[in-house]
Amino acid sequence: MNKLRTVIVDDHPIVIEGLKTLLKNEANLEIVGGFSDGAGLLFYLNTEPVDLILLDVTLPDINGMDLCQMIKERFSTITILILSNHTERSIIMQTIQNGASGYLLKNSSLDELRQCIASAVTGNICYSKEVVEIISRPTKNQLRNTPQLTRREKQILSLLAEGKTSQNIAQELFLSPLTVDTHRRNLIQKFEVKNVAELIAAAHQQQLL
Amino acid sequence: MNKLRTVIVDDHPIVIEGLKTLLKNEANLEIVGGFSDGAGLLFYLNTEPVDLILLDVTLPDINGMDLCQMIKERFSTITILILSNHTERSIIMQTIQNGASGYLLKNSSLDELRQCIASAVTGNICYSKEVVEIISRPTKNQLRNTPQLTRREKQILSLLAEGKTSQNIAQELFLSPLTVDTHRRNLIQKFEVKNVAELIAAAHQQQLL
DNA sequence: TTTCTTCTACTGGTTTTCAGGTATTTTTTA
DNA sequence: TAAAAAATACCTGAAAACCAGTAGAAGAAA
Repeated sequence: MNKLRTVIVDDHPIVIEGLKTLLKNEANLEIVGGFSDGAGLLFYLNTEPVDLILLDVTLPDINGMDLCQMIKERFSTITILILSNHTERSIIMQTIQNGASGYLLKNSSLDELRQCIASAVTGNICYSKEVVEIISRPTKNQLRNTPQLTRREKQILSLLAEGKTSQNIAQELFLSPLTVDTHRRNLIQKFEVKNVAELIAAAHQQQLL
Repeated sequence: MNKLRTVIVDDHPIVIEGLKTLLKNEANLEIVGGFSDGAGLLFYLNTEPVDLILLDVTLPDINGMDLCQMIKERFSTITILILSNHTERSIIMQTIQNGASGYLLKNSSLDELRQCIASAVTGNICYSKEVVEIISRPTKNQLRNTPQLTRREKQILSLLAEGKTSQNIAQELFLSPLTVDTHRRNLIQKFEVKNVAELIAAAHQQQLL
């Protein structure tokens, strides 16, 4: 197997240099480029073949998550590993959903990086230890009292999320609109929110929708 | 290292038996139990030590995702692998967020199962090939025209998600309430939804919140 | 410089929600 | 089986959202 043609994208040139040095002696990969913004990378990809991209989330011109998606759309064979300092779960999840094959924090060991690269190029998704912890750790949202909903309430909640009015829902469920209204108000109370808009947002955060 | 004390939870007894047979000859694990519902499992866990759970999502008495979370809360050292037929990304993600160390489809090969078990017990998160594809594949949501929002619209969208009224928002942004109203209506039009409730749901699905 | 987009603001009317209750019936569950 | 929880239904009035338009000003892009 040929060496993996690898490019590094990071807004800090120092990080690029550091990674280059660290990975210089790897037998199975070759650093063919380093870029400090998304535009430079995209321009390069149009002419040169690349196997692996080590990508930072924070870039001056484009969001790394969006960039990830763009690359995957146009060059679906390229493996992307995110190398970032962001420890928010939502960001990690989003990069994965956008096609990244893994996520490492910048303080990961070279060993972890090696392992993740190896795993990623064979089609797996790989996280560094710390990232696994972040993913598995229950969110504050989940820790804080998730209201206990009754069956009817859940039902009405999801219908509300579909943009239905109390009257719509009442018709659908063969209820009085006034009843639906009561349920709606109970939901708003239980979630301690001000209106249905916030209710939907809260429900979504607690993965009830 | 001792053998991994493993239990299987699935609402189909046949699946339990099948897995038992398949894993019977594994050197590094021992099937110590099989349950067809959550209650049985929880009862067992209270008295017997367990290292690994192969867990189905569909159970008669409790949702596998919730069960996963419960187990992790009480017995944080137990490794949970989800073995399911559900191919929806949201379900996969949610099990992972609830502490599962991996997700396999039931038609995965024994080899994949072995690999995932090995990987999971060392603290990684592991998906079977097909699952990796599901996760990486862009959702229809993302494929279908995600409306292009202006800066103001994004701003107002997120304030709406906080349950704020047009007047609140107007005050906060030093605008006329009527202006905010216009933006709100444009948002509703752009997303092709009926009201703010559905707007928030749609925005959430497209990860704009 | 002209065109396009975005942001701003308005009118006027209709529908729906929200907040404060109360109260009966059905279903669970202890 | 009794008590608790859930589901049902109603009232009133104020507040907010929603609908369907129009239109000027600022900024960016062509």
